[in-house]
Amino acid sequence: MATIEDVARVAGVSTATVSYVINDTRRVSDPLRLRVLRAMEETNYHPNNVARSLRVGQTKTIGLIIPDSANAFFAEVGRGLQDRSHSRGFSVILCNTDGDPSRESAYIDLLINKQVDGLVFVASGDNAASTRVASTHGVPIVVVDRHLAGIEVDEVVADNLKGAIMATEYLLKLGHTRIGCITGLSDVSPSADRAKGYRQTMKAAGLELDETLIIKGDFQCRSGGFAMQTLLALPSPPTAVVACNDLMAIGAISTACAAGLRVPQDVSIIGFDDIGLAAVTNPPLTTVAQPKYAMGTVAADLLVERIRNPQAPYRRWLLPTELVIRQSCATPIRP
Amino acid sequence: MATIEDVARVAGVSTATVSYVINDTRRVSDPLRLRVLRAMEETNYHPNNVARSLRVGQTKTIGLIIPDSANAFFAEVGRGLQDRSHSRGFSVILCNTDGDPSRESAYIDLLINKQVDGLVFVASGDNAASTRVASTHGVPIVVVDRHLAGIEVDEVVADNLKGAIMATEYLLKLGHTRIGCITGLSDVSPSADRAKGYRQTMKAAGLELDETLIIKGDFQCRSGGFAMQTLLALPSPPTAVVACNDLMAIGAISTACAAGLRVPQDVSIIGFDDIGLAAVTNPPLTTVAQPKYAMGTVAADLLVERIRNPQAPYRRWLLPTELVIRQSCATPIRP
DNA sequence: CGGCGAGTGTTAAACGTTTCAGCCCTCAAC
DNA sequence: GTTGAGGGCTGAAACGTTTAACACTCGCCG
Repeated sequence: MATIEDVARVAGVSTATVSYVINDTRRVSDPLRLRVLRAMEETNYHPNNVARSLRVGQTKTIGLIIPDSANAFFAEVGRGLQDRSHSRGFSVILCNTDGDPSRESAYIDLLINKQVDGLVFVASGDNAASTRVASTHGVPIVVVDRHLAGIEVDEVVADNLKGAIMATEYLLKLGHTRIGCITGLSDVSPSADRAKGYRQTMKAAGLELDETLIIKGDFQCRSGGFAMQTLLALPSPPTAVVACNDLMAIGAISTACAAGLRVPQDVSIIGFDDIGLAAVTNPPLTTVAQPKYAMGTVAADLLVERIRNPQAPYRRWLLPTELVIRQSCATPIRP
Repeated sequence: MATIEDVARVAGVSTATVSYVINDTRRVSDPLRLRVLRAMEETNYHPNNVARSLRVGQTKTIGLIIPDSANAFFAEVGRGLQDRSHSRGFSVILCNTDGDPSRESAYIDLLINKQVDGLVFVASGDNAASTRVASTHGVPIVVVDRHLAGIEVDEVVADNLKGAIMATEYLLKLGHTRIGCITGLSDVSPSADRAKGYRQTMKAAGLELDETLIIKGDFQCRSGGFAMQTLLALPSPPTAVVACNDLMAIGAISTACAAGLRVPQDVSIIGFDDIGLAAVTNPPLTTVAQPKYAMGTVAADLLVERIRNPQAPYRRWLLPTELVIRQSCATPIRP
């Protein structure tokens, strides 16, 4: 590969001049600039960004650490992040952790060694996550989707509490009173917030909280099915259930149908996330949408702002959630 | 950030020695090695990989260029690629093109400037794609999912032809004779191969090919719905349809249900890909599975082999597809 | 006792950029 | 004719590593 020196030789100038025309960082007279450009063509010159990075101390690269890029939710966030990062001049290195804390810190180390300019991190929920975030030795980091306690950092999260409240209120308004809830693992904040929203709304409606109606899932499709089985086996099963994410909602619908129930006639099910396929499940899923793509773009913006200005005050973005009504919820037949 | 020089100073040795213990690339006596390790601790040393890369001419990074990382299929491929690459010591930079040729070449240039050691590329189907692949100036590249004509390169593709044959034969075996097909854009090879498999099998079964039963889609969910509308509006609609991917199959099911038909009783629909949610649609989707994750891991393997040995003969991996029978296909009521 | 090889350490060049400091012009002003 | 200013270009240091080449110390053998 041709180097800047080859270009300089061909053009009959110094490497400094070549650099100046490449980066447009100082006036160069027109005849010379032309000769340089021609020489670049001729030698098929591609600037070596790693040499550049070494010199200027910036790689124009950020790291994305997420549990699973194949998960519809994270995939969408990642897409938003990549798009916006690119338009801001940054590339992104993708790292999957499956929520494993040891892989999280391994990737953090790796990325720091690679001299990324910043990190966006969807942390697993364990209580040491905060300390991992703090271990970046000054590399800017923004935390997405999950709130981490006890640490000052840029954050972008969806308004999960409000979302769960909207979902529950919607079911109440339809006339349901016996409403179940399939939660996620309690140590990640979105999951906890959604469960909280459900509880809070039920209480506010003057309904006593039946703990047997609250089943713990793990955000995977399958667990929604199991939870639904448990709920249906109850002496007095719920007429509606709020699932804390779409995958579990879909699993729940699947199980309900297999049990011979009709959704929404016999049981209403509402999800959370609004993943792409929620619109085309059968029945189409009523759910509360998270601004997944926007979470990615906002994270990118937040991160490059911080890279530009490391001492700016920390910011926390709370993005709105939205109820999207489709066909998986209806008025109960026997209220 | 501490440099190797800081470590050397603290340990009272030369930077060479520090480098040797870090990389374990030459014997160093135990007492010295210990002093060095201690000094690394003390200074909280993180090796600077961009300096290293500049020196050794390797970044241990590969680029992934795909249409859309949020698409379930590509997301899974990407996941496989990232996992395997990481275990082979490589990081991956993610680039989304939405199938836009100009973005494809822009990303290729960017990644080359970043000195990636290799590229994996899911090309858009346009006929200049091959020349883009050839424009990497010697950077190893492996092409995934889509066959590119007129160019020698490592490839990993699924056996789409065989898959489509299996799908069509399955419907024939169930007793269908009037079978429709929703294809994708014809200029990408998987799409073309699937349509070919369908045609070929119908002909082999001695059925005349009714071109009105073949509708062109675009692999998006919505287009499956439109195609289904067209098919249902036919004077003599098909009793079964093979959709060339799952998204279109799901769209088709959705439309069929909306039209009051029951799947599979009134119309059978088979998909292609076996994306994650195919198992939990209503009804669960019968489809032919592609080894998506494996395509990613194989691509990673192929690429690092080529990086190791640039003059090895080119290889083409044809990964098997597999019929997975669920509940969206059945024997026709009126054959 | 001279010399040789093995073992362990250091010196310094090289990787390809960017950018500071300085040099050489030219030209205007006096 | 001298001076000063400023425009345009170059030389070379620096970024943080790796690694070839060399230096020193032993122990051993002829």
